[in-house]
Amino acid sequence: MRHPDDFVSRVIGVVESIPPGRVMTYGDVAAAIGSRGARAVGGVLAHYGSTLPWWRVIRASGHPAAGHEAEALERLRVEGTPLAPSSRGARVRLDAARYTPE
DNA sequence: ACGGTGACTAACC
DNA sequence: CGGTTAGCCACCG
Repeated sequence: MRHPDDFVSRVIGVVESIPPGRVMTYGDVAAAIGSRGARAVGGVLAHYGSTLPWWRVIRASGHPAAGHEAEALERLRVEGTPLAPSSRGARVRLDAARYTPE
């Protein structure tokens, strides 16, 4: 069990708020909860990701989570996320799909 | 308390 | 565009 406003719970809350077809970078999620720990956000997703829309959290480069590119791109494509061709298959058009929680 | 560890990032080359 | 490097941060043993 965890306290409602600890790091993990905050990250989970933000990730759950990302609408289909939109994305946030690890850094965006961290910033949204007043942190700069992009890596720490990755750590939370690595552990609790299975219960969350983890594919909507991508790297600042527009590429999906390291080690999960294939499945993430598939899911992103299904929900109509703006993608652009890239050397490594495809990457998200951050300028069009980036989401900022209010 | 401390050091190692990552689903990270910006800056350089 | 690809490889390297130094920061960054929460978590765990």
